[in-house]
Amino acid sequence: MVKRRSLVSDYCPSARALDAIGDWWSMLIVRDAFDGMTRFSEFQKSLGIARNILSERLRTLTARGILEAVPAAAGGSRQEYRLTTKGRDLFPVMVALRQWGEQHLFTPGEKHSSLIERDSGRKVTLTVQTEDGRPIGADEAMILKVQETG
Amino acid sequence: MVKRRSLVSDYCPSARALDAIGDWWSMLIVRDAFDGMTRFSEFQKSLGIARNILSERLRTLTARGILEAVPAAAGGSRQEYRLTTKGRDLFPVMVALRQWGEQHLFTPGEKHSSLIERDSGRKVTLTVQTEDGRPIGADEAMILKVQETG
DNA sequence: TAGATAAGTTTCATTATGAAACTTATTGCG
DNA sequence: CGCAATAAGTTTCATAATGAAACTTATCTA
Repeated sequence: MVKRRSLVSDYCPSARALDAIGDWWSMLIVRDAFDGMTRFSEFQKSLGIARNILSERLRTLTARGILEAVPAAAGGSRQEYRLTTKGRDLFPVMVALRQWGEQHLFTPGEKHSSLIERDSGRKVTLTVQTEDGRPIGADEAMILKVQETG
Repeated sequence: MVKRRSLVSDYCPSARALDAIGDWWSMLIVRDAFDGMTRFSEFQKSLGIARNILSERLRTLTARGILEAVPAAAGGSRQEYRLTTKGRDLFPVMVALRQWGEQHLFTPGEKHSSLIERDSGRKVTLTVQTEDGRPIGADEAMILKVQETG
């Protein structure tokens, strides 16, 4: 397959993000981590992923600072995998994926999990807006530019 | 490899979303589509993707209703690939990925592209909030539940 | 009309993936 | 404690996905 091209040097933040996350499985691992899972076997059972692949993905996610491995018990060799701050900052990505999935991938009336605020029970949504807080129609009003970090 | 497990029947909208998008390349194709690209060769040059893979991905994205193929010229056989409404609804996902990338994958001062509102030039951001519009700390306040469509 | 692009498809070598078996650590529990 | 059951990986091997390049047609363009 000749080593997949890396996009770490791409000027586009989305491309780098996709590259950093790595793949399909990794994002599902992150989802489960948001769901409170920390152990190898939990991820394995939840995802049905092959052990060798899970092992490799956990290693990569850890190397990239999205997860961190902490010893499960003092002195023990078993690990718990926890989201780092960088990993937790993927939350909006998860919410965005979820929202799109709810909109387009379920038939009316079909059951699905929901994301709610713990205290109020209110549904969590996600809004694209300008810096000054004005919600913005995703479609029309944007363009992309290359520029200095701003 | 024994057919990758499909998640179309998963109760979790994020899992279905990841499954529907398919992979890394597909999301980059969608990104380029947001950037105005429509032609096979444009995607190919922009992404450096192998032609056979691009061909397959465009077919899949089209089959899943994220892109639609429209004849480039009346009577001609060349296609233009355009985002459908379903595809354009992936915008928040793109913005979320971009925002995370900007936050965590660039060194200070490093150049990157930015997403701005066309009219005002203001940066576009993305907020996680409850239905009533109250911004919410991504980390603390959420849980997941399975329930009837609501 | 000829040459140059565009848009794919085919072929073939290589890599990634998945399943299952195999290893060591850890944990429970009597 | 001691032994069976789990947990957490690693190894091996067959198979599927990927990438590069060559090969086809269709479509532009000068």
